[in-house]
Amino acid sequence: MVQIPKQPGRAAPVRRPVPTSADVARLAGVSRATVSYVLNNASAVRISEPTRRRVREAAEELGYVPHAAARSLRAGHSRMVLMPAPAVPVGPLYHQFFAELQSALGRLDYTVVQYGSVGLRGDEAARAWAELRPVAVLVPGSGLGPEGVAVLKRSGARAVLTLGPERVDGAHALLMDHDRVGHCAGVHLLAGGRRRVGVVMPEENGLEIFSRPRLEGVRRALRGTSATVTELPLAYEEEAAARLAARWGSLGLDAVFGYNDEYAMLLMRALQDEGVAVPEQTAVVGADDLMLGRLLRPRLSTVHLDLPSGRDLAELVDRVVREPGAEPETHEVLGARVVHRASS
Amino acid sequence: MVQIPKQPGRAAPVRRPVPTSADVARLAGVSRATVSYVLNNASAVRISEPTRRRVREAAEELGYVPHAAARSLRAGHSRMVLMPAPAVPVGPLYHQFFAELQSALGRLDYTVVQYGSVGLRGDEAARAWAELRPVAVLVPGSGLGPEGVAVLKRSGARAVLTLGPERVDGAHALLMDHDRVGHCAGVHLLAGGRRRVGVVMPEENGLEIFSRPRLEGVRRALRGTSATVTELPLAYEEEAAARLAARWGSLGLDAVFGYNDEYAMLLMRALQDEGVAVPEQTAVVGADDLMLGRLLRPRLSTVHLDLPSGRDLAELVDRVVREPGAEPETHEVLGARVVHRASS
DNA sequence: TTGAAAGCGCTACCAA
DNA sequence: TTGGTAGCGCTTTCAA
Repeated sequence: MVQIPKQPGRAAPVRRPVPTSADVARLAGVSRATVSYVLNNASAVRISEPTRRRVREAAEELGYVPHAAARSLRAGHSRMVLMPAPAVPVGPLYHQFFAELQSALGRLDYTVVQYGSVGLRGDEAARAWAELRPVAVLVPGSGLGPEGVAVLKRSGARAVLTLGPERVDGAHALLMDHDRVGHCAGVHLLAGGRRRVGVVMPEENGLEIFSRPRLEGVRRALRGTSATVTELPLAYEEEAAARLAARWGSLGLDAVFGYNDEYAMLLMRALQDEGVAVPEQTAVVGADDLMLGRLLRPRLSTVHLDLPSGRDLAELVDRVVREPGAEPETHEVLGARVVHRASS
Repeated sequence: MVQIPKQPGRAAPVRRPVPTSADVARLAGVSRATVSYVLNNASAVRISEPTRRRVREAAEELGYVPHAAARSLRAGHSRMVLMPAPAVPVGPLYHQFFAELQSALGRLDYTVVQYGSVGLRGDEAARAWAELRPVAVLVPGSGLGPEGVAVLKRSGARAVLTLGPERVDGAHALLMDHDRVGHCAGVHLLAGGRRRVGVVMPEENGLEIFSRPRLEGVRRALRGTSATVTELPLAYEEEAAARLAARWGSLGLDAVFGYNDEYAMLLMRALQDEGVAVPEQTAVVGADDLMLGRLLRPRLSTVHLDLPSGRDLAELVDRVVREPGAEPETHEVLGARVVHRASS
């Protein structure tokens, strides 16, 4: 890590007070009300053009910027959509989704704020979010309980949506059931004649939210057949993959679902280095359909995920905000389909 | 994309007003002042234990959550550190850095908020940020001008730091000069006897901020030698890479710096598919030192980046907040070193 | 040990 | 067309 040297600061400088609308009014020689009218383009009142100009110039000169907190305190509500930043490092897929969502909400005149609630957990976090009095809260992952939902609603949030593996009482749910992902992979491997399927379980923290349901999906796909499922704990490191590959023969597996493309590639490479033929001896399937899966040889088969469109989700948020108290809806929003390439 | 069906909502429900500290006071049979004392553990006044309990119970029963905006309006300042979300999709490197920074700031009792300012640009964005009256603003990338810095400071921000390729007047700068990255790669290739160096320039939007300085770094490394630099525009798609590889012979290059590991891998794969031997005919070097660079064969040589530690940066922010007006400091915080593997 | 009240910056109502 | 002013929820003197 690069060091940032610590050094004592200089003497304190002049701190000019932050200009308020009263300052603008004073400078323009009008009342604060007039300032408010002009700067908000109030349509209910008519202000003469010269006055408008004077106010605008005064504001400009002082570098006046309205105080959002005061405004929303007065208004009794805000247009803030709060989105706790996901604790788990997310991939490019989620990134694109989020960017889209944000710009769509922006067009609907909401302000999207990502709140980093490290350390806090569960309903403690919900309290922290509630203090900001957001009009809507969009919670990715799990971790929000019914208690948390209640806290948020009581503090004025008109829409509480979860975006994750399970429903939460009282909140609208965008259900992303990763069971489907594993199920896809399982069905695919089964159809390919595989019978002894390994499933990679990342050892990295926080990934169980996704890995457990994916595992369950594979189980579900193989249920009622003679095929078996073996859990394969794996850290995201070359050495760990090499160790796993070294005992591959003793595991007797003919297929593996790699949790996602990255773990799948890591393992596939280790298997190849160990002399295991892919896909002949062992089929490998990833998930997420990343570009890099196409760069290895054999090309990695994968489960392609469809996230909801940010636009649709933004509209849903807007609808719920305008119609709060409507029965919470549940939408299945995770599409999954196999992209068959050469590794399976 | 998965469709979210549009449907009309139900009738509006009862909307209970959000409980305030006055409600708590009423229920507990005390004054609002007492409520404030109790809930903030004010040390200056002594409140009897029975009263404390009554207040706590009342707050609990009502589900009272304090109103952050009102509080900071009254206090005249906040503990909010605002960080505009980077417009460009960022990698796992930045993610880890950000998580660390956030948790370090959290420990110093700051609230980190990521603000998505899509659409807005430059000083328009700065105004939007200023409305939130953050105590500190941490701006990644470029896009903030001296005007923007002034707006933020005038509206009470005690620390404005930029985190990017260039200094901005009035702001503290964590300089991440990507020139170094290219320079590293250039020196390395030169030392390996390469003389005709291609540099991948991603065609994706927003990446010029990084790609131009990296290119310049390569140029700088080769200056004064007989070696030449060739720009290679490339979209992040297999077909584009294949097209580039197809005309590789006519380019007459014996080395390529791939902008980062992902582009480098994309191109390396295309070159191999085209029958170009790596590293014999063409050396390939990436940057970022991603895990996946170790999975291809030959293993990808890369430039490893050192971002500043989140802890150090958090301390810097805290120091500047407490000592505003100190002369803006500039720190070089991007470390870069070559990791020599098999592709060069 | 507790309460009354001022005031942070802003907007919207009502009066002039 | 403009100004006066109440009040959003909170903390913090000052007085009781």
